[in-house]
Amino acid sequence: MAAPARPTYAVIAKTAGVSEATVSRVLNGDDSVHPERARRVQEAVDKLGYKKNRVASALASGRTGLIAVVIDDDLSVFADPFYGTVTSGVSRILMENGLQTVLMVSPVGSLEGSVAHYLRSGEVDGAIFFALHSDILINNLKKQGLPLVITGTPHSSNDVAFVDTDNFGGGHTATKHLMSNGAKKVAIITGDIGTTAAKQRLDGYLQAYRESGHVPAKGLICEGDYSFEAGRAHCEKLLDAHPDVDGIFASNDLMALGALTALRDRGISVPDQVRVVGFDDSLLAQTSTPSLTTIRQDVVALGEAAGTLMIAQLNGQDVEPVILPTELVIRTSA
Amino acid sequence: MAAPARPTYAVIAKTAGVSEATVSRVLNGDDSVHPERARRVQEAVDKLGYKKNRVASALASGRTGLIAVVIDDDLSVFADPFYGTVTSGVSRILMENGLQTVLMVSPVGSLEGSVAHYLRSGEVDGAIFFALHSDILINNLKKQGLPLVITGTPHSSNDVAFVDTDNFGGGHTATKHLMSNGAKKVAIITGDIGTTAAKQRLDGYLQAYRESGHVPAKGLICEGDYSFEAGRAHCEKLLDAHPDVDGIFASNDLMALGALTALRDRGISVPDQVRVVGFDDSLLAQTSTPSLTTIRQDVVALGEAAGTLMIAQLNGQDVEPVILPTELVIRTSA
DNA sequence: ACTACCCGCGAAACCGCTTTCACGAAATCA
DNA sequence: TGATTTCGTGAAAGCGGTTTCGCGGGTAGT
Repeated sequence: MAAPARPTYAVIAKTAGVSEATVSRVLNGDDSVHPERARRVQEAVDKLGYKKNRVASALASGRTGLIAVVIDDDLSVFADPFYGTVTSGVSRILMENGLQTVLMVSPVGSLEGSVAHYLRSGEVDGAIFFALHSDILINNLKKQGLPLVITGTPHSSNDVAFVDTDNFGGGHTATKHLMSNGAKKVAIITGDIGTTAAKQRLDGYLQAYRESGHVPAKGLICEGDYSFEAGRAHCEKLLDAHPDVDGIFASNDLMALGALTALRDRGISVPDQVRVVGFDDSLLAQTSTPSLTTIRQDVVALGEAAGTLMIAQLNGQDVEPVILPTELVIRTSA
Repeated sequence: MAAPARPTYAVIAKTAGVSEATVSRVLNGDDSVHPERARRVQEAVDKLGYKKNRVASALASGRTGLIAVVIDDDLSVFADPFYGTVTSGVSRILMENGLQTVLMVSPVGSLEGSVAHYLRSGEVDGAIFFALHSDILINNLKKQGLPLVITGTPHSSNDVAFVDTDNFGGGHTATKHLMSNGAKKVAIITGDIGTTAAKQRLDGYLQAYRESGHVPAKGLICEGDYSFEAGRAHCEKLLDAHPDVDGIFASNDLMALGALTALRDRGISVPDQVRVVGFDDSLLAQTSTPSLTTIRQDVVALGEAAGTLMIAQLNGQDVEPVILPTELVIRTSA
């Protein structure tokens, strides 16, 4: 009924009066074919509406045209728009280069998990990792020669290509902004400290403190986990222990919102009594009350950078890590 | 250096002392092989750590093990956590069934776009569509026999499998909740009315009105577009035109938040003077001030249902549309 | 004019798995 | 017991491209 049997090289070759080898050459941009014959092939291709069968092509050439995007976590993290956004950035770049994105959301775990097997099985030409919890698989794949890109700074400093936001700079800017607005006692609520991003933001905070000539008082550094609740709970503890806190840098917007909620519940005015800065510039920051001053990271750009780095590797180019700048977005909370 | 040349059927067959055909049978669960020989094959497979080359398998069998998830829009929509979440639900189900998810975020447009070509090119075993703007490609693919699932109700009622949230029921419940709490004059801010979801939610609202024995006054039905700004702007217009509005049903949480903002700016108390209900139960609803009463839709379940429907189709089963229930989540805004 | 190269092109092997086909042996039937 | 099915199995033909290899003719070198 349907599917009028797609043409193959055989028919292209016949209608163009050349061999299949020549068809292949033309379709793969081998310029050693006589222009006239190339034209004939092209005509046949156009006339028959030929589209290469990627599967057959993949088998013969060993290149599948597929890039895996691996999110090393369970589904819940995908509720965070961050991943969706960066994935879309990756996807766009890859598509523009004729590649497809294979999405895998699963705790990667060991070297023997299904994701690991899949990546090793040659079904993808490369892999881009998000939210990587461990470097062990990375090292293993790297050794197998699979092109790899990581978003976020890897823990160990193996020479894997990666892209990341300037977390240190962001943390630094946020803290300095709070201080330059008059805050004397600035607390930080960090993200999951197991992540390099949280660590780097904290380092930026510490650096700003150092530059101010002061030292953060004991207890001003609260270890959170990026959740709304952590933001609220830590903020309350802070207010109890340090009633004179006048600045809070939360490592993401969600925790900043938690802090805002705690502050409002106590009738503390923001930004008059306490200033708050978040991180991400997510939708939450724009819509919260009061609207949130925050550090913007360009998440789409992050994805695009990852995609670009992958393309470069596939082309055999050497690649350097990419660190994207952040931007202070001043709203009303600080 | 690396890549110690993965074993092929040839070596499995030899070490097991059988033919390649038998190896294939065993590995594909053909039970017509003598148990003893099957065991020998299995042993050889285990011993050599054999993993089937899916590409070769795909070429020979015509089944790629890949399912496309197509988001018919530009990248910006992916910032909406909705898509990420539903995609992760799909992905999980597919993975459990040995299938991979190929993500394509692109305006599908015509029958000649690259997405369309890709889907027709036999590189995927099926396709799941999100946010479908037009049915034309669907009908075309359907005719070609490609298994299809749509999330959201399609415009034309061709017999394509789809999954959707009970938008009508949700709209109905939201409106009734507002009324039963004493609201007399309930407005609705709809989503992009070009989407069936927005239409259905509006229908639910109208039905609730009908049941109340009243008719929504002129101007109570505002056509929004799911954005924060639309929520705010329409709310302001409403307040100008109908100062006695005492209930607002926004077709998503983001617009509800916009409405809350407009209300706060005018010093109107929520829920005392005006009650507000949203839709989605996103993060925004939990963290807003006041927290938002809303209609929860289970987005992960939506994705899982889509995945399940796809699996069923691949197994040759007949499938029925799936409509998932919604749930009223009462917080403080209504 | 004769050998040495180079270049464009087709024949054919190959990628690794699936599936048809046919054959011999065992099982069933008359 | 002879004829007919049934069953397990291997040989081999694909699936649709890619790539190596080598051939014949044209160009260049001497």
